[in-house]
Amino acid sequence: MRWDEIRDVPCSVARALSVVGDRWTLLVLRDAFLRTRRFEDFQRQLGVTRHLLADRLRKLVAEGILERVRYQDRPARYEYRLTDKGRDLYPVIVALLQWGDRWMTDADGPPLRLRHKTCGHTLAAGLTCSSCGEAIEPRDVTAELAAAGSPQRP
Amino acid sequence: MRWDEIRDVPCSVARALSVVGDRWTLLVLRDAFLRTRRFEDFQRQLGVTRHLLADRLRKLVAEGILERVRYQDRPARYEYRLTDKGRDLYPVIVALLQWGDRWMTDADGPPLRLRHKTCGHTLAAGLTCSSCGEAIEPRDVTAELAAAGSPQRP
DNA sequence: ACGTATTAGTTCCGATTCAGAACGCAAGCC
DNA sequence: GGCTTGCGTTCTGAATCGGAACTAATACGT
Repeated sequence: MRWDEIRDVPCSVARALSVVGDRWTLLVLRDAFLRTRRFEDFQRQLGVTRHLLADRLRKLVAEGILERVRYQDRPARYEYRLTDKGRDLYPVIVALLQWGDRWMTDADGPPLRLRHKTCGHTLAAGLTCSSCGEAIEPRDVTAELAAAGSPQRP
Repeated sequence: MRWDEIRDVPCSVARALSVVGDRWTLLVLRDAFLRTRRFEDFQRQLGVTRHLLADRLRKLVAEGILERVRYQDRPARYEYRLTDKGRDLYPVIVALLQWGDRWMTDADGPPLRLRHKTCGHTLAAGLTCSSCGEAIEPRDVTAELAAAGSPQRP
């Protein structure tokens, strides 16, 4: 199966990954959440080749995750801002951040802390069920088909 | 920057992606969370080439995310099971699933629902602050360096 | 007028990775 | 013996990537 076919797999995870499952794309979004907006800044901070960065930004704009906004004329210059669809990826980034903090840090510990302004604490995000408020464990979850039809997976 | 250097970037997101930021790896893990354990089953369900699947499973085992367990002798056969480190990736998969459900579904709606056994409701996971219990929004979070040293990012 | 800087890309080429299909091997079953 | 199951490996052409140089529009300094 080629990667451009993955989008048509009836699975929300696969479809999400068809857009953000690229090596660099999630790093671009990480920087976007840290308020990076401009081509040069993305390029410097990420160390990605300009070629690939241009391509990924184009695709993210085409998907409606970033929008290209003109911020000056003469010469025309554009910056890239998260859309609502893009901002909704925050839980993905935070989940990766916390997993990396826990399992991939070297002796120095996590290099950056997120602080929750609302309560002032260092952020430790948990996955909770919005119905009952309890923490979610894999073993407490069952998967079921929402509708009849061709075999489908999550 | 080559991808094998990304691991040394002082950023938990980058380090996490150095392990799971591959096109197929997160799909392998999705199936692992759905109790898939064997090579043939992964291959059939994912549609990935056997070559690549063997490579990804090897890497996930090397990273301690899956473990290779002998389940029969003569001939020796092994299956792949999530370790604690692997199970800890559940929030990443769930975050991708929910984003895909919301933004990438076609007319049929999400193909699969997760049910929270504990409360019986269809699972809608939220990102909550484990200190104050409130839902976390990007704008309520600030990033700060945990320690002095070379320039670091989340 | 001329050279330098800024910002946002594009072009080119050799190296790496990937998809698809075939092949290997160990054992069980008929 | 020949077919099947399970788990990989090997091979080849195609696609993608990394690194560096190049283009373009405009401002700015002298």
